[in-house]
Amino acid sequence: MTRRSSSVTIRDVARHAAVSVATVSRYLNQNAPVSQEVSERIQQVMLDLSYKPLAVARNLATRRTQTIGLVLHNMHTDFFAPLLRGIEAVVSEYQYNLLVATYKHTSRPENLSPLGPQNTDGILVYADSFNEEQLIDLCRVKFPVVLIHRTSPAHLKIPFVTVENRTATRKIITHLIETHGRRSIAFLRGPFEQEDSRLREQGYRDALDAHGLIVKPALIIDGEFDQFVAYRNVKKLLSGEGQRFDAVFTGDDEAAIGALRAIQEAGLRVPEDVAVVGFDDSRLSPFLNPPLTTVCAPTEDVGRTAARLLFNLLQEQPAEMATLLPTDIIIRRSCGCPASAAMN
Amino acid sequence: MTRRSSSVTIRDVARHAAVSVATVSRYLNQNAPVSQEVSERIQQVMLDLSYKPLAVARNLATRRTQTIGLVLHNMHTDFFAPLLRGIEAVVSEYQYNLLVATYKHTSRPENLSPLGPQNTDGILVYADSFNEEQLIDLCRVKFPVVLIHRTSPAHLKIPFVTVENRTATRKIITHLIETHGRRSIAFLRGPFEQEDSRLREQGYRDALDAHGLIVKPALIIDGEFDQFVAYRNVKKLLSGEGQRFDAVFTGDDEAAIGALRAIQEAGLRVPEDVAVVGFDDSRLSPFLNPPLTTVCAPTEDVGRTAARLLFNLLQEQPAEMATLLPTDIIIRRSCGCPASAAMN
DNA sequence: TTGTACGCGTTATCAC
DNA sequence: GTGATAACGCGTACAA
Repeated sequence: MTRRSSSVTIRDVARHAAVSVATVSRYLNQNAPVSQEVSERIQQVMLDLSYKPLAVARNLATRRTQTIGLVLHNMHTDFFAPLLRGIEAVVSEYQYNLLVATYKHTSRPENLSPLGPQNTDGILVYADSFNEEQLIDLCRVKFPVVLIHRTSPAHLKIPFVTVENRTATRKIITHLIETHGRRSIAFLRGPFEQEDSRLREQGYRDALDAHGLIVKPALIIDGEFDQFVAYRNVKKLLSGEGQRFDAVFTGDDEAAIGALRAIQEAGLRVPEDVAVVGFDDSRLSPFLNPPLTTVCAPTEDVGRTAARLLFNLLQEQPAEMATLLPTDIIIRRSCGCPASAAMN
Repeated sequence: MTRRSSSVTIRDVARHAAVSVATVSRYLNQNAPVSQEVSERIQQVMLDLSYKPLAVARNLATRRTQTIGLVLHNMHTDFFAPLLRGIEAVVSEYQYNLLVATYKHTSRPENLSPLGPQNTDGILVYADSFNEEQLIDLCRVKFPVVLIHRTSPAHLKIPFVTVENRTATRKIITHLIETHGRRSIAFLRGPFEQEDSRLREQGYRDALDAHGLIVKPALIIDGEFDQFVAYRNVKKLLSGEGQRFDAVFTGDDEAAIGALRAIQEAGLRVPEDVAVVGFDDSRLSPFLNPPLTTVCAPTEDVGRTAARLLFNLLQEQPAEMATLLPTDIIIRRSCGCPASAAMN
């Protein structure tokens, strides 16, 4: 390995400043006193040589990367934009780096995670990107992890931050029932692997139960948090026999796009014939036609909170185990309420 | 530095497999023949010890990080979502890591970039996140860079990928003039630092000139690619005297949101009284009211292309200097055309 | 096909 | 306050 790097190293700085490498290092890291005189000399030399410490070398020496990771299972939805924005804000505040990767666990072990102890000091794991086994592995080596939009497996005690799904869903369905007198409410289920989906389904069932309405399996169909899947399945439901419904809870706002279209293409009016409500309050929802009544999830705040928690972990400070961010119902037109002042 | 790490290293593997570190390394990197027998022994030991190579150590040894960076000047717009999606797709294809950071150059030098040779093998620089001086520095050390949504300073010869701005703008303005007979077209200028803004302004001027229309400075106002700025300034323009206009090109789709609102709140109809056209074809534009006629910019493709170029650079393969992705006009309602089949 | 020995740029320990 | 130097974990000439 004779190819000496052309870049200027701490040794060069030390030589030119007529001090030892150790002193330069101390000056750099401010972790031990260095005389005023020497400091100035070093600073000057660093400028002259335009010396830049090589991150990877310090990383090896310190065994820290100054980087945190974010694992997403995909980037297809608009959901991750505010999430990322929140995370990035905190990360840059801490002068850290942010590594972003998509990953979906599979049964095959050779499909190994791009993010982990090899290249980060800690990671943020979104929903079901990692399975329990992977989380166990990380816990075993005491690697800092914060879960986003999922709770921790009970025995692992991994801090997590997610939003209030069940109660909010119960409330918005209750609104449909009590305020608008809807009694046949369809539900577009999200991906079963995602906890959000399951909790929203529970909230849906809660509300129906509480009002003595029967949960009809035929009215629970797959929406997959996806515009096109929702479109197809709502269309199918509409063309079926005896599956009358006067409202639909779309699971999330993406699916609402497809549901609205299917309903309107069938010649039905929203909200008069069929009311529609979603979940997330995505950027699009106020612009849908009619504007979508939905549950506002504070996604950017979720990102910020999760990132802060992770930094607490990194600094071995206490970190809240469970963070459940509150969600609000945003009333617009699609539920049947009159056009409100609360546009956008 | 006596604190021996508890983690298992390549040396442990070598010892247990009764071979040298070099052989283990060769097995790992598949860059030199290793006998079948030894291979199997090593593989078994690695499994037993659940050995994971430390990325940072190989990085130091190879002087490569297996990471590319993306520098954004902010994450406030929805624009970066498809961009990121495109980039991420290519990055994961190459089994690389993606570091994302926001950064806005300032005059103060202490505000140093979070991304560069210290932590990446190459970077993607969006628009004006870096100034020319910073680009010069990177070129000097021959650091691989690809520019996104801006051209290279002439003397630097940095590959870039951006979209066709000027001609597309000229076309969409021409559509307003020729098809819809508009003759007083306002323009919401984007941030001056962004090349996209300036080129779109030129396209606007081109179209007016070509039709013998006078460019009225009073009709060129700031939109800043921002919904709220656009709203305020269009409102102001509408309340002014003698600044009649029958159309507005909003610079981008974000600004269109604000412009539409300002116009409609003033009691004017879009497109009958004032036609509105934008640029980007963001996720929102088909959902605006009326659906927005705009220029479709292939943002995800921009991301993919830029990433591929960067990987070409990394592999010292030839890379196209200039990539100008084509843009298409998407006709919807807001220009005055009848509702077309081309919804969404 | 395998092993030896050193280099990568930095931090951290210890002695002074 | 400062210097000398051993780690850090891995890659890779070179020799065998």
